[in-house]
Amino acid sequence: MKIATYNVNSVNARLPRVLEWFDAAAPDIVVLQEIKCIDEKFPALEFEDRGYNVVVHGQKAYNGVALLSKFPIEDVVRGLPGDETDEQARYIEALVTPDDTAPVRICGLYLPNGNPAPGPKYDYKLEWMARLHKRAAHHLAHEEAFLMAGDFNVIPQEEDCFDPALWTEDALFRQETRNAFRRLMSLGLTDALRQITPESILYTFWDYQRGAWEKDHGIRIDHHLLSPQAADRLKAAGVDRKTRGREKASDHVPVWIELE
DNA sequence: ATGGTAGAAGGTCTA
Repeated sequence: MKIATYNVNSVNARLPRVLEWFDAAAPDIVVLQEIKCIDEKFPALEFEDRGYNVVVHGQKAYNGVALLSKFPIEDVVRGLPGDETDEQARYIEALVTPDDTAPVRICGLYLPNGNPAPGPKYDYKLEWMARLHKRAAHHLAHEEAFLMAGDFNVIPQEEDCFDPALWTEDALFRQETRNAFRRLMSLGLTDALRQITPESILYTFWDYQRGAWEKDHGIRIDHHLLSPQAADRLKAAGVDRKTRGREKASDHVPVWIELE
């Protein structure tokens, strides 16, 4: 079973690129971020035609997430629990039951960027991470296979960016951010890509500006964090780097895992 | 110090 996360940076602007990747990669389950549209404008038919069930948590102009699955979807949660006043569409969760293996709970997320830091946007990021921590602890207590996948907007370690010195004050890398991420991992989650390729430098995002792609000035901020029950089933993980070089590419590339 | 790019929007804001 292949599960992927892909920040598409507008699903409608990116639709040909996204469908091309779906057809080539043939994922079973995908979480999308930054769809940048309301539910009604999500191109669900194009995915349903390819055999996917579609659930969307959209928003006008900004953010927006979706979950696509070849297998049945139940228990859908839209929005990260814990703050009824949070109106940003950054989280979608559901239980997916494959034909021939045990169910997996999929949490698709678009964690706030948080810049400029410090400031109110950074406070929101840390508050969101605290809520995500609670959600992870909640699911871990049930000892089920689950995973959190998405654009975390967190560079976990120095080797996950081309020049750590340039990022020390950035909301994606500053110490308080990395500490919160490390606390989340310490609950017992496994960074799937790091587990499979411990020595590799694998970026998932390259800025549109300053020729970042051409210079390979990337960062690794899109992750799959697995519960112990999911980590036991981890067979492979990778980054579809080549998609970044296409015309009209997203600034992120797909990151995928395979579970047995 | 600035601006460089991209998308949704048709204001600037977000990244």
